[in-house]
Amino acid sequence: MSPDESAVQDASLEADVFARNCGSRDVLQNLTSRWGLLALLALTEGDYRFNALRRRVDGVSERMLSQTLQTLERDGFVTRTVLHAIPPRVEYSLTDLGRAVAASVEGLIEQVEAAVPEVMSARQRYDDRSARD
Amino acid sequence: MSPDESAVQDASLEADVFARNCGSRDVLQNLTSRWGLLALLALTEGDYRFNALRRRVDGVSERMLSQTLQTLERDGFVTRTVLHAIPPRVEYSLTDLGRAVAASVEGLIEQVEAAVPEVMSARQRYDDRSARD
DNA sequence: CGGCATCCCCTAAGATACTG
DNA sequence: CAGTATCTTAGGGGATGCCG
Repeated sequence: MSPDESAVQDASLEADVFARNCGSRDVLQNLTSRWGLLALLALTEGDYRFNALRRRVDGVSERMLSQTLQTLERDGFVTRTVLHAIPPRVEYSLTDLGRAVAASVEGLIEQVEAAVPEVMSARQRYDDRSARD
Repeated sequence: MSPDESAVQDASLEADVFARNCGSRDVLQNLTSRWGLLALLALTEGDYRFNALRRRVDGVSERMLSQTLQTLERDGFVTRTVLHAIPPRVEYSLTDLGRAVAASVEGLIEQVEAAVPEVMSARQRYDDRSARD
């Protein structure tokens, strides 16, 4: 990479997600998009073929899964391997970078799942209070 | 909480984000929304007043910050404290639940920030390869 | 200062149909 | 099987203006 390209940001600053123009914002958005998180999490369980992944990530449409995987591949989190055969077979797997990030994602999601009951009761309290006003 | 309410999901299953109708999906979406992540992260640094938070989260509009904070409050991640004074003063802070989740978020974001250069070069490779076809 | 209400635009995302 | 192409709609999100 040429020095010119990396000069887009001040070299003295590490990537700062709070800054409007920091590239980390896009990366984070792609990653934490509705289906991005789930696709990444699913792939921590092992490689998946397109339709198997589609079944695993319940509710995702063909179009959105395709698009999500393309983005994840472009950002270097996922590898797409085409096996030329009939019927065609395409395998998706995590890159090393993907695995690293997926570990964090997994932790976050587990915590959120555990917190669901608490969140639900918090919502109820909030809505009850709002209804009184 | 009454047993009836928790029966919405099969009691033998823990919250499963892969299931289409699992409540964890909403919670996760609110949390990982564009501004939700950043607001939560900012509040790990300490309490913030509305406009201070708005300055910290560079680029967020009044409307979206307000909306985001309401959702976070409703879900029990954030506490909103109104101090009746002139000028009015409203403080936002994390709940215990919020602090716990924010820790995971922080880890994820740090990892993403560190990965930005690698992602950028991955994108370049991907785009170059696409351009050749 | 800390919002909510309104208007409006754009893209995220679903449904459907078709291709290699 | 593994996708693209096309169409359509819901809602995310910005700009502006008003209020306690």
